[in-house]
Amino acid sequence: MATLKQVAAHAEVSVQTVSNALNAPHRLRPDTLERVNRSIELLNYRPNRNARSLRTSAVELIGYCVPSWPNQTHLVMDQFLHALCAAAERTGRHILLFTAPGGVDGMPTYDDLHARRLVDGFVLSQTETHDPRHGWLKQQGIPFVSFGRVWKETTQPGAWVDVDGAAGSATAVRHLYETGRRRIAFLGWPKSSGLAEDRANGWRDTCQDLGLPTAGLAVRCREDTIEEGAHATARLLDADGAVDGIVALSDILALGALRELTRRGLTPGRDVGVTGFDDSPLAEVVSPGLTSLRQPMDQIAEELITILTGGPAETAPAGRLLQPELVIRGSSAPG
Amino acid sequence: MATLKQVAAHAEVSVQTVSNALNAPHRLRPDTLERVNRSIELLNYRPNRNARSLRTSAVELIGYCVPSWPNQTHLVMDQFLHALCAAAERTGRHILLFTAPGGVDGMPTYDDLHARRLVDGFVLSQTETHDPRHGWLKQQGIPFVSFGRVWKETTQPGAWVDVDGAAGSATAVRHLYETGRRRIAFLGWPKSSGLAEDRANGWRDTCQDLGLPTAGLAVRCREDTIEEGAHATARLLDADGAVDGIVALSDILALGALRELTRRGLTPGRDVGVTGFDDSPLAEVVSPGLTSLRQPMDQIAEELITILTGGPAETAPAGRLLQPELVIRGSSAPG
DNA sequence: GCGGATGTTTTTAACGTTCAAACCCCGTGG
DNA sequence: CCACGGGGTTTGAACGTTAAAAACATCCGC
Repeated sequence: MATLKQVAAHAEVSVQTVSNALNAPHRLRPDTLERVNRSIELLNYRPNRNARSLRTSAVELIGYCVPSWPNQTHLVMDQFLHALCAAAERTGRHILLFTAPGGVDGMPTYDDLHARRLVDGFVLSQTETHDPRHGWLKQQGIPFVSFGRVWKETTQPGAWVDVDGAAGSATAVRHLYETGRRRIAFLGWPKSSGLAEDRANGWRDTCQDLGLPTAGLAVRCREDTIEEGAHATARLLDADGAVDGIVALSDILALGALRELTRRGLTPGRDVGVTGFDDSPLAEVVSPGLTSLRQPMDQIAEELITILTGGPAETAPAGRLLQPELVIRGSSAPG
Repeated sequence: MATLKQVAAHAEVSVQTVSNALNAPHRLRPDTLERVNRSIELLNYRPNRNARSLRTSAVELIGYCVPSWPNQTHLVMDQFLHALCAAAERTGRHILLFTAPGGVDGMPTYDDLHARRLVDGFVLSQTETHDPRHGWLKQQGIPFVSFGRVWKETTQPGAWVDVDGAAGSATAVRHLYETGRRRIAFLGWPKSSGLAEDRANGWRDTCQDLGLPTAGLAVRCREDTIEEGAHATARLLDADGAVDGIVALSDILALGALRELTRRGLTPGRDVGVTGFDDSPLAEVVSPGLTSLRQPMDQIAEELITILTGGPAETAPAGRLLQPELVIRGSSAPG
């Protein structure tokens, strides 16, 4: 494994000159640069990242805590991780995975990784209602950025990127409206979840703007399962006044809606328009295809990395709210 | 940020003694050790991993290439990553994520990560039929271990861990047999996939052992979608001779089967027993619950890490075949 | 009372890189 | 003719750690 020293000897220059050839090529005379580059190529030299990190005290690694999965089905995690990795790599960085207990119990793990210089900073996700991590990291002066707002807090420590759930629901409602739906229901979760509230608000406000009814059209499911989605849909269908559109807060709930409709001999897309959230792999794989609000993963990842790695001069706004994109499939085909 | 030198000064010993206190405490006199440990604690010292890695030329990081997701829906990736992380951490290591082009085009990326000392070795997954990575890495002398065999090769370079698909199907068939099913079909993929063949063989052999028919009971789906699974099930149900059990090669196909059964007024679990593969989050979330073959993720991860990090003395067998576990749910409830 | 064995601690020298300062050379202007 | 400036290059030191060897202390048996 070639080192700077060997390259320097081969090119008959000093070690520092080779270092400059890589980090500040403009400092070299063109012919020297050329000669050094040839030696680098010839010896197949690759800088040792550990030595570099030791000297510069920057490891170019970003920590990400893998959510413990029984917690919540995170069907789009692979998309997110892929996008995050790709974005990090575009800046010469990489993602380091780790596990940690939830809440404040996990903080020593974060602290340790930073103190031992395994990572420069963190990307947080799976943000919870009173997530203690943001404040703690901020207080320790450890760099981080959050995917997701800490809901119900007026001000949240540190920078964040999030997807506009209210706007997402609004788009879904408008899409259903444009395809002729006039009684559009909302399948949600309990009010305790900030994310659920955000999406519910978008639905309610847009319905009201369009002059559509909302009374009795919001159903809260206890769990994020197909079963619950189906039950909730059944309740909607059994109630007075037909429902011809359903905005579900998750693809799983939407799947439940599709199942219940089909079971009753109704055709999703023709008789009732259904939309989901997140555009998980399921949306594509289910029949007749589930219209869903796709999170702009690449853009999210890009923003996260930019904010996290942008120098301190980067006095960016505290947060960045991105718009989901409605991917239209059979479940909302014009009736 | 405290360094060894500062701790040494505080404890009034040499730097090396502090290092020994951490790496070889048995070498210290108990009272010295006690004193040094107090200083470490007091100054909240954490060893700098970069300096250590530079000296020992071992980074304690394991590379894992995030599969590019459009490729294949990998519904259990989060489970796998979590298990892998946890297993790595038990040995003081961590997982570094990266992206790379598929096949041989990705090899420079692997090489680079290793040459720059970002990782000590790799865990490969998403193994493909003629996966070039194994041979390439072996030839370069880069440590790795594979989750998944390179199918249809008599000998595969390097060590691997895999789940016994044939045994999985066999378990599923026997379970369906024990709950009274006598015409058990198989929902698979084309023969080109080694994984598919493995699972198909287990089904066929076990049916024959039990004296059950197999002729006309194996259906190949072109894609891994719910739609395809439903179509295939429809074909089975339309053919001569009733089908009362279905072993599907994936949870997605199994979901298709459930849908088609329900559509025809049949009750999964009562009229027809259905099993899937992988125990993805869907299996739990669908109604009436999908019986599925769970990959022993924790054990897989543990074996992968053990093989990869076990010293060279570890002349372990080239491969390790683990048994999947049948998780029984409503879709195969005794009829 | 001395050679040797054993146990504990310190010294020295790296690991491969980058930063800061010094140095050299050459052209320019006074 | 010399001081000055600046591009290009080298020198020296440092980042924080560990391996190996050296030094020191203690104890034992003869």
